Amino acid sequence: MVETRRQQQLDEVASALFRERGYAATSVREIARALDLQGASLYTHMASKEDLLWSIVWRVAERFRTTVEPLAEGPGTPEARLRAMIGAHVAIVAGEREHAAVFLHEWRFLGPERKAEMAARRDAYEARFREVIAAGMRDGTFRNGHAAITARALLSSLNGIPAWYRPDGPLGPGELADAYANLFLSGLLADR
Amino acid sequence: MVETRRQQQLDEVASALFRERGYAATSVREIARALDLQGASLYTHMASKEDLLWSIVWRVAERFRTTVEPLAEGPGTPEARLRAMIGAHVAIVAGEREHAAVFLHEWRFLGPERKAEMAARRDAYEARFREVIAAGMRDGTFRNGHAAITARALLSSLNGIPAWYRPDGPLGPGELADAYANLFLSGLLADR
DNA sequence: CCTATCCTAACGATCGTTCGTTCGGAGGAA
DNA sequence: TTCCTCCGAACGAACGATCGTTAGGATAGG
Repeated sequence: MVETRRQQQLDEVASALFRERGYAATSVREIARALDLQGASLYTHMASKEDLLWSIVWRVAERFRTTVEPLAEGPGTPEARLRAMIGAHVAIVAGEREHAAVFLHEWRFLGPERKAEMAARRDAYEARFREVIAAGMRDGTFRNGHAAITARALLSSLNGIPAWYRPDGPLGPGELADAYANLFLSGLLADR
Repeated sequence: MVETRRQQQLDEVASALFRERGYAATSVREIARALDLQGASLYTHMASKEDLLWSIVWRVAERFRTTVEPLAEGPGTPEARLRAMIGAHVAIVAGEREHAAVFLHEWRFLGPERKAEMAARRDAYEARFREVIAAGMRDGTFRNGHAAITARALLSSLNGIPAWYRPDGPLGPGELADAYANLFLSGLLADR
């Protein structure tokens, strides 16, 4: 299943529109007009509007799964692994803001089966973070606390990045990841 | 402008539907059916679908503005003020999950003027957090860092709460707020 | 009787999608 | 080279469904 040039353009344009107007509020004809096409012509390149959303969501989901999840079971201390996971996660949400934002907010408009699949994946992804955090609490590296809440707090935080990050701003993705890792690991309070 | 019983029911039912399906994907007739009414009958109680969204969004926005923002300029150290703001913010997002979720995610479907108004409000709200954080960095309480990013990280974190928090779970809003405050202030790492 | 509430019917617009067709270029046969 | 065929890409028109909303009439409680 090769991806033609037109299909790439379609994914790109659709991502931009889905992100800024939302999937449900974006019509097929709007997407077509952004490509200087008629609405009906899109169906040469896609099977349905939902399939178009799916192709975007799926690709980002795969990226998270293949680049972030393995780090949870890699070598190193829980602290090092968590830092690595934060770095990889930030690289995606900051590096592909558009697609990531669609993945994060529009997957709930998928049909029931696909939606359930993504929900399960999200739970599994969250569990990876929770496990590393729990491991750190167990071995004394991390302060004891609620690993589940901490994981959700961290991920919510990171997933907010596409909403405001600008690649031409003062911070690159690497520095951004460090800022988040330091914040969550060391906290805001200065040493006494 | 008194609010009749029916209008309260309407707000309630619409909030639930807007939250779970999204504003754009929820039809007037669906809202009506949840109230055992015909679609057209809703227009006895509301002026338009957007006005219905607006009434929900506006109420929550006012709640944030009147209960959280004043704490930024209250007495006490930056640390104490930030803790108070987190507590008040969590009280809303955990105590009124449904309305808060609509406020947080659906305001972008408002018309241009109202949308711009809410965007400005959100920026002002965020600025309150940023100011308190910056004050703490200035007086040495907080580690030096990016106050803007920290504020956004904190707020993204707190605003994720409606997505998973269950009022019948093990944690009350107060304990939840403490967990978040401790996490952001002290960090995950145990003292050495 | 009045007023609030809800109804049925219908409006024009727009939705996602299908249809039959046209156009232009690629590729093989002569 | 010339002809013929085929195919992907795009078109305009139209489908049935649904959208938000309006109009006008029925019903019922004070």
